[in-house]
Amino acid sequence: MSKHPTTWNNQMIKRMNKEMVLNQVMESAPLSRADIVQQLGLNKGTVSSLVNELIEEDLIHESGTGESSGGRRPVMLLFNEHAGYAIGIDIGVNYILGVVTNLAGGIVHEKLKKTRDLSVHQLTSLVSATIRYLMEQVPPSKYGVIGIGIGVPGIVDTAGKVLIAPNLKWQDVDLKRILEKEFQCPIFIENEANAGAYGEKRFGAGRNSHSMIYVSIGIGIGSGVILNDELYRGSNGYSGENGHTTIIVDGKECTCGSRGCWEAYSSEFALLQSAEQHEHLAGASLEDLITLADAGNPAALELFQTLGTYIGIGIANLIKTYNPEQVIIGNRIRQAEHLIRNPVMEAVHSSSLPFQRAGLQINFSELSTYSAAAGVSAFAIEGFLKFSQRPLAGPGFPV
Amino acid sequence: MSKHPTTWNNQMIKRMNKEMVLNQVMESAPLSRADIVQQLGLNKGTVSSLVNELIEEDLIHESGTGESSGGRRPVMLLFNEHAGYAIGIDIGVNYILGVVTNLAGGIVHEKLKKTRDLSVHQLTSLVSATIRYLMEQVPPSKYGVIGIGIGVPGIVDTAGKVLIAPNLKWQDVDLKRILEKEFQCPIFIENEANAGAYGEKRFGAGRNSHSMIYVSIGIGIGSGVILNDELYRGSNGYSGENGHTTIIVDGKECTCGSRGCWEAYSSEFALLQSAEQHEHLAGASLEDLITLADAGNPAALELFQTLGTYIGIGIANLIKTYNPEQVIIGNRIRQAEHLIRNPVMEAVHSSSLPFQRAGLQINFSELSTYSAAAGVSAFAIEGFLKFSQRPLAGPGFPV
DNA sequence: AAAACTTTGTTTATTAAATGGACAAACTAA
DNA sequence: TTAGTTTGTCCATTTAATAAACAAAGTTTT
Repeated sequence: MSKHPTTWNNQMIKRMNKEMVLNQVMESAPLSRADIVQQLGLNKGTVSSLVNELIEEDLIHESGTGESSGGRRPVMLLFNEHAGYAIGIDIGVNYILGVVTNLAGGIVHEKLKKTRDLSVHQLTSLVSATIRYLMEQVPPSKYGVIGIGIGVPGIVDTAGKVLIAPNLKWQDVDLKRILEKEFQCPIFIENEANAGAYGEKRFGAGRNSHSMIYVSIGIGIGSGVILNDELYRGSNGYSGENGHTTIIVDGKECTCGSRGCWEAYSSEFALLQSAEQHEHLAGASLEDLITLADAGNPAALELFQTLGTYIGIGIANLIKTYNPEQVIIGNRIRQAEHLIRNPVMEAVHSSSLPFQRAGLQINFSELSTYSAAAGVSAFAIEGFLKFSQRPLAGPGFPV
Repeated sequence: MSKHPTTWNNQMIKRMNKEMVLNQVMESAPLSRADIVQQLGLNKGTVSSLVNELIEEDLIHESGTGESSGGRRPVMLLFNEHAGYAIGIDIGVNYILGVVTNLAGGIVHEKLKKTRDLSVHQLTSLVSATIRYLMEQVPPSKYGVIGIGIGVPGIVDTAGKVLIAPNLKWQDVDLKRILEKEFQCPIFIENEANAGAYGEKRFGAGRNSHSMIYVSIGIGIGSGVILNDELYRGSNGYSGENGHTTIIVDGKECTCGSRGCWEAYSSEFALLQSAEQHEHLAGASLEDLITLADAGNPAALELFQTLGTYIGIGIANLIKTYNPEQVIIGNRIRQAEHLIRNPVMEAVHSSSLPFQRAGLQINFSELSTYSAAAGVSAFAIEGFLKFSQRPLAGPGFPV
């Protein structure tokens, strides 16, 4: 554990430039060495040598020649997304979703298991079992499983410890340590909303945004924040406690003990609570209510209208706070997109000024149920590909 | 205007390392070359040569020997804060405050001028005149005036254009271009809350925080956000529109046209509006109300109690959103610190959970009326000292 | 007081990496 | 067929960090 800040030397330069070349290939493939020279402004010789090293490491490969633009035909380069695989696990309140992805985030295997009221021990055992199962499904490759990411519906500290996960009834569970004992590869633990945000940013609706808020609306509300292309976690990892900001002083009681929280009006829980007020809607699930509303039930339609309005008010607050390029609505509520889209948009419009929403996009999640699993997988991939964090010439790792 | 991203080479390394050495001297002076080696982890020879270059550039200087720790006595280094000077201008709603600061942010001259209902032309002329006056007061130095920063109570885009400043009745004023015509040094235009945030971060109560929210409460509310030691401006520079987040759906009407905004309950304007309800308080200014409350007037005391509570509720919302290390309350309301401190704290406590405010500090501005002026001055200084942005060996500029 | 050790700082040879230019290869256009 | 163009590699040059030797100026031990 060095206490020095990072200083700069030739090795650092090379790592950085190599990383930039690799990113360029991942983003713009197929492209030639000459294209990279033009796009990055690096010297021809430098690009040539870095590309050849990356080819040696099997991270990119040549794939025939491209079209001539009046001279020698270029050799096109592709990212080798099969050089290794990552495992992503999304621990939900009543399910575990596991995926195997290639280095481009493409899902090559998945495993869904419903759960119900499990103890910490039972649930972590099930997570382990899921990982073991998925490991067997991973195709043979140069680097094998390069990392495992876990998404948890709770607060996670920087050491990978789950401080509190109310809906799982977890407290102080050192998930990272538990899994590192069993599996010999890097483990990444993240909050579910942060994971979803990162998944959408890398592979989903947020691909083109530099700043984006992912609002995860399920039983509760959490949010993941991407600023300057990076996940912002807050000083203690507690950013995204947005669901508990006050939108009505002295308003409705919230599960957190406070009053008037956004979540108390805009979550699935809030919806079901309102449904209880109508005798013929009492006991209905989110899915039931969607079916009813689709069939034209006026009370159900009204519930979604109200829900959408409150969601929109909260989103307007987020916009005025972060001024993001994009807001993405995800998690379970996504199923009701067609019912809430309009009220959300209307509420955002009526509670913000034109300049405050200039250039803003509001979208629903593209990866649907895979946002979080794909997101944690992306963390593992990034940890592997980020040269600056990878051991220099460690066993099985490219230099 | 290069379209390439920044790649890395030896020149870049040197700039970065030199900048780190300079920062170390600024933060920890007096210190020796050996101390820098220890703190940064750079090689002795590297530090020696970089330090000597910085001495040649007059940015640091030697100052005798320090205490021996069992061997040769070290040569102590100091930052030469008199190598150049910056000018900072805070354009308020009814004043212009100008300061001359040295490179360490120390104020060496100031000029305050009250204004009243001026046209764009009159006000910009007055700003120019203030700058010309301050330029004459700048002591002789190697680099002279290295930049001018201007703080404006409105929205500023990245090109230095004031898009809208409601209280000045400004719209689309290209302040940067206007001033660049007259003054031949770098000009920095910033929003007033952003400037205040940066001022407190560099020289005031926020010196030790990596993430901090500066809440500027005057006639309205604006906020400046520091994340990872840097100012976060949002995708269009509109972050900090926080004053207009909804805290009571369908609540009191706000000047922005919307309803229930935080600002409608927590600003100086809100306070004066409430005072109008009491016949013997009507027409009182903020200063009058403070005097009355200090004299024990129960109605005035109650007004501040209510104001503080609403301020605290809004701050709790900020905390749950950004999870900062610190919140600093600044601008005119600072005068009422002794009256609102307790209600603010109580409201923050009662509307947040212990873990959400873990490690959080809430303070009032330390630089009082100078926050914004010192902040914009700091922008100018940083622009000068940041080697990566300075022209390589430009006229009068160190390499 | 002399010798041995320590800390500070400079100088020099070495090494790593980007750069610029020469060159070869492969193609187009005239 | 010839001249020009684009792509990619190779090599000499340059820059900057590093390691190690060295010098300077102190302290501690004998």
